Amino acid sequence: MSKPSPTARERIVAGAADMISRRGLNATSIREMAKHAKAPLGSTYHYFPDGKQQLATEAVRFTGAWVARSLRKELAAGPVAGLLAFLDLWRGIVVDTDFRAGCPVLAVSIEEPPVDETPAALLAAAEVFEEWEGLLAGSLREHGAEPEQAAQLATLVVAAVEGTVAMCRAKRSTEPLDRTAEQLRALIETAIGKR
Amino acid sequence: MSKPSPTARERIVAGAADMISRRGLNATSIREMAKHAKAPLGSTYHYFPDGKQQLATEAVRFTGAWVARSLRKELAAGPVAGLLAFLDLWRGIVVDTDFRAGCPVLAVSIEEPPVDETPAALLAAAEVFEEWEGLLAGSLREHGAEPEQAAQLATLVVAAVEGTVAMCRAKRSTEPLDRTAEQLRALIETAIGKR
DNA sequence: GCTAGACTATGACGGCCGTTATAGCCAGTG
DNA sequence: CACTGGCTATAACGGCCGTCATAGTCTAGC
Repeated sequence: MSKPSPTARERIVAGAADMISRRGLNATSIREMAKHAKAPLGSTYHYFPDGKQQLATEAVRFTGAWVARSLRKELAAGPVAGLLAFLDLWRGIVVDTDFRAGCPVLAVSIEEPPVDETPAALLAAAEVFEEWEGLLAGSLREHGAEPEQAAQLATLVVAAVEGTVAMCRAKRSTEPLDRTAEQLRALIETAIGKR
Repeated sequence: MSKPSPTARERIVAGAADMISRRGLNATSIREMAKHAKAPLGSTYHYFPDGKQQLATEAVRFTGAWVARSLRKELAAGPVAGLLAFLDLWRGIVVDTDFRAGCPVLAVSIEEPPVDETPAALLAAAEVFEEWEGLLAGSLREHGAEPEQAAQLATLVVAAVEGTVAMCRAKRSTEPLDRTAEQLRALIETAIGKR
């Protein structure tokens, strides 16, 4: 019992992240999110008074923090270890869900915002990408990469992994992840001057 | 008048591709697709008797063929030229739509399929990715890359570009595309032994 | 025990969804 | 001219949507 059982609020956020990662934001209804978390519909508007946007925003941040935690931990062993952890994390999600789930941050990123304002969830998605890139770029710099090279490579890694996960879902195969992993691993090893 | 004015059917397919690339499949209604193409709702079910799935499938194939055409043409000048054309094509879409549209193939790829079958549109998305990868890989092999290296690199390029486009939308900036472009260009030049 | 405040239960609101059915128009062929 | 077949127009079907309102239940602190 080192971990307290999650509150209803936490269950809703985690469940929302899962459902958004499967169907996208617009296609996920608040009723389904509530049911998925075994919470009453009224509770979602109690915990998230700003409605769907707030819930989506928290789901994005929840996923962002979860991945960043894993990334931070594994990057202690170097950029290649971090990359492999990043890849394995997404590979696990894709395989465990039989190619039905992906990344909720990506899902939120590709929904058209209204003309007049930028939704909070989209801003959160941008921040999450920025955080992941920052972690990778920092580790690359620490291991000898030039700052600009590190920034470019970090962006490439995040983008490639996100895109690869989507391709794996379409093809119902992990082969794209295998190929991307090999290329990125070699690229990082070169960038940090491993020989 | 070298090009005949598009038929209503073509307008619907092209419009559907555009709308799916903005909002995702589930969030795009048939009524809106019809209105966007200035076609009556009844016509969509006349031209596409199998409904939304058929329309989505044709939209994916339409985009796939359009991109493949551009890719084939530019790859004649070598893999780097092909990469730059691929990047510029998506950059144009993202910029021209003020970061509101992306790739409809990616959008279709990240929608959860029903438990019992795989939707036609998802199969089409997998085929389109395969086609783009094949074109790139073929050009890389022709310019001296090892077959396995070519296949891996082609997958990385497609995945990275798709992911980068999504990141650009979230950040409302083309900087991710600039970074990814630089990294991929260098990578391809190395792979084909340019010096 | 009592009360305040956190949470739940329930139902309603207008609105859009995918799909189907049916009747009408209107070109082109004979 | 009639008429056929491609296309349109219109309405309807059941169903789910996001959101809000209201009344009920439960628990913690006095």
